[in-house]
Amino acid sequence: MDTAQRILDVAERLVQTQGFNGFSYADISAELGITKASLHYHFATKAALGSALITRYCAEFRHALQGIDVSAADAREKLRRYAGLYAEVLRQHRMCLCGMLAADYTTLPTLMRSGVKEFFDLNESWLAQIFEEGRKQGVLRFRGPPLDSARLLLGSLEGAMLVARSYGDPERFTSAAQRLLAEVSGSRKKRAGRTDRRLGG
Amino acid sequence: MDTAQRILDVAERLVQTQGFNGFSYADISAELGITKASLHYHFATKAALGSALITRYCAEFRHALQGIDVSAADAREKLRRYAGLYAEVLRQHRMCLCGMLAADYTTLPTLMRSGVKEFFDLNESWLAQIFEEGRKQGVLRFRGPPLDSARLLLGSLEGAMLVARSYGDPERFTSAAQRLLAEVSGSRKKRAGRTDRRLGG
DNA sequence: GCCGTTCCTTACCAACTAGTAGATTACTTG
DNA sequence: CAAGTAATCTACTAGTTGGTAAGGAACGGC
Repeated sequence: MDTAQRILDVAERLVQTQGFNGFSYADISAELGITKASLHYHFATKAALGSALITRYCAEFRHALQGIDVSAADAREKLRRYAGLYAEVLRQHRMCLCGMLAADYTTLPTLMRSGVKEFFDLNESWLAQIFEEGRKQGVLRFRGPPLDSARLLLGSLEGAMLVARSYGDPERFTSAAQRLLAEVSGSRKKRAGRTDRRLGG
Repeated sequence: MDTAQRILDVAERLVQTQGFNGFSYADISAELGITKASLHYHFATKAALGSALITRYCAEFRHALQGIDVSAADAREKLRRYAGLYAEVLRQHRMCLCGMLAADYTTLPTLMRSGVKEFFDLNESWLAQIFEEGRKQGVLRFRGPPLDSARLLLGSLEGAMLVARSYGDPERFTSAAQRLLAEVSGSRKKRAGRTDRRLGG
């Protein structure tokens, strides 16, 4: 049931693995065993499907961030959990939906373009808030405005994902993410066995 | 003259701006004013064209890295110049060729896949060498193996590019790159007016 | 029993995709 | 000048792309 959601599920995976120009309605049609025309009933155009994909992804992410907000102990833990969200996506051999769409950006319809930026804005402002909170509480130490750190972290995680996925090696991501979190949050303590530490997701 | 090179020039820009699945032989044909059949004379398949693109890009990058090696004063300056290479690409509203292909990775023919990894390997090993050199000379301070820092920097620069390009805002990249270089190279001095500092490219 | 809605179907379409066959031009070299 | 070769052309192919038109089940409510 709920064909629309199943279409979105398949389309989401296809975008995250092959990019917006790397799949067709025929691919979804074949996988779900329904006709292309039926897809067009639920999502009139590929642009509409793409926009719906972004909207849903943003909502899910917003929800996940709220979950972290209420359950994580402090700012440092929140950042760790945030990186964990990315690690989880990568574990499914996927790229972040909007990171992928950022690559396809110039070929996207306008509505999708603003959707991608909305996702980044959402992430940046949430991260900036965490950085500010962490600085106030004295658990994070970093230079410059919180928004700068937020942007650095967002971009770096997206990039680490992108490269790690090419090697099919999630450890490449987690290793970079841990180091990044340490650098960007000003932790100066040395610790042994850093490859064993989990990001928690 | 030299049609093959002109084809590569146009194709390179198209891949860097629209991705490997975001352009067709017809696009190149229209732009150069030659027929599609003529393109196939020079590059029999799109896969062959893509592979040639990567080979040339790797060679150019290798050359640029050698240029940095012989002309930059110390390891810190080399890293700054390295980030400058990326800034220059972004200034042309392009994504790194192989960063873009990393997004399209699962849809690429095998030869292109290994080409992309070769590019990353090339960058990682060069960077690792610089980190090692900088640590020996006492100009860089960082935790863990040089290769880890190399991978972190490479991934982070690719990601910063990816996001900055969506906003059409190169300053987003340079700002992140500067901060990243400071973090990853262990510079602890505070400095005013950091947004004015150039990356030099 | 009929009406409207929801969902899906068959059967199309024009435009575009990468790629091919074969003729033609133009340049070079013996 | 003849022969080869390099580079281009016209004309075409089979398959795919996103998208449409028209209709038919299945469902509920009245």
